[in-house]
Amino acid sequence: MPPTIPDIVISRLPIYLRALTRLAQDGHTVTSSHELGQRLGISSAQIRKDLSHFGGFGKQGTGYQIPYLIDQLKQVLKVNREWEVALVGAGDLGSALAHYRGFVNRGFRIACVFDNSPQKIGNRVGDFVIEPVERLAEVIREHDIKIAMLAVPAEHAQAVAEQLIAAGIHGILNYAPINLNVPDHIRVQYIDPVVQLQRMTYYIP
Amino acid sequence: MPPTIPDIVISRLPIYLRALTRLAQDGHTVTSSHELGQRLGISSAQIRKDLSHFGGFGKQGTGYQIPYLIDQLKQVLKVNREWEVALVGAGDLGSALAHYRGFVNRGFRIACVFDNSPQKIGNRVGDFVIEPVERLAEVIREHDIKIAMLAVPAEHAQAVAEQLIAAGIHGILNYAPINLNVPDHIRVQYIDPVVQLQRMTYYIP
DNA sequence: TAGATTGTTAATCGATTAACAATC
DNA sequence: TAGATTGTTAATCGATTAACAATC
Repeated sequence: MPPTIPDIVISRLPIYLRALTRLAQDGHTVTSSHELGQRLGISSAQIRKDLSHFGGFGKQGTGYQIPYLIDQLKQVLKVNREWEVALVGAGDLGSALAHYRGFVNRGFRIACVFDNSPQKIGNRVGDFVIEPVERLAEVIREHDIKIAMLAVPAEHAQAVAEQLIAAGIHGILNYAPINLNVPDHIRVQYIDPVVQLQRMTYYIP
Repeated sequence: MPPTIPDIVISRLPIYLRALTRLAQDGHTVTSSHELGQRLGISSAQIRKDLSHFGGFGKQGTGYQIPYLIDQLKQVLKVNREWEVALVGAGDLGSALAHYRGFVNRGFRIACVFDNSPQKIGNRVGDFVIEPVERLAEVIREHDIKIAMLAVPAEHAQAVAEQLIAAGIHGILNYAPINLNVPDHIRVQYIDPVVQLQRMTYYIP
């Protein structure tokens, strides 16, 4: 059995990948743990240690070939493919997500949008026709979708999460400002701008 | 000099506050570190330890009075007041943020919205008239705004961040999928849904 | 009182950093 | 070669957990 890699290491890899992609766009082809660390405010030792969990991607004396390292990180994170994502909730936030052009090229594509409002069902949002939440399980199973984004009001989030899990979802990106209770094998990530703002105010005089 | 409290402790307080507020809404008046921990998937010892940095908020045998603990946490996080927030970027995401009703009651209020597009300047979004980015420094200084949300394309984020900092902003909530380089005294928090999604795919077969 | 739960201490666990041999 | 940088080991640092006296 391969050793388990700390989650905190995994959580930094997308940050590395994002920075490397930007470096590549800016025409760089090589970088070093020192340069990358300086840009990200992370020590070079930490970057080398993190990467070393997955193999030796660099060369002594010269550093890392950026395109190669990008490929390797994408492979580790399993984003060298395109994941179909279900979006639940077609309010302001859901609509913004449906229009967002930043998912493709980074491993994700919204495949379907659900809402429970009769006024919205059947309407278009971006490239999608809004479907009723009742069809959620059917569509998710049909497309073998593994990931959902949850952009519904807090009071419905837990119930919808349970429907998603019953339909076979493995990971939920939860925009509702509420903690979800889910089985151990389900991954949940939270996006709550107020939590992030409150993490700053403590430090602001 | 009072001992510095670890940032990781501070970062959990908004989560506690959010869960306690929900408990209060559901009619609970008392809770325990055990109950709260179970809901959040955090050990009771950690919750007690975290809270103990700021004083003894509970009672042996009975636990914590929820309204009192909420008040104390709000005070610690400085959200027992209302912070005015500047929003830069009135695209899909910026508009969704401008309409979002979840800021008030949690310590924040959007006070102004900026964009650089002549097509948008002067238009309304939610309760706001979109102002030109050129007015940013003036308005921020006038209102003494300390916090900004950045919802502009990645290629403009660094430049706008620099303008915000020059105007006296202390904290930036950055929605652009790019790392910002800022002076040490500026707090930055990041919201990038793709980073969160990539943190899940590693674990999904 | 008896039962429950806090706040805190000490022990454990895990993550970060420093340092350097290997080597490009 | 000389200089630079990796990958890795050991040391340090910090966070979490276990345990329990205090006490409501």
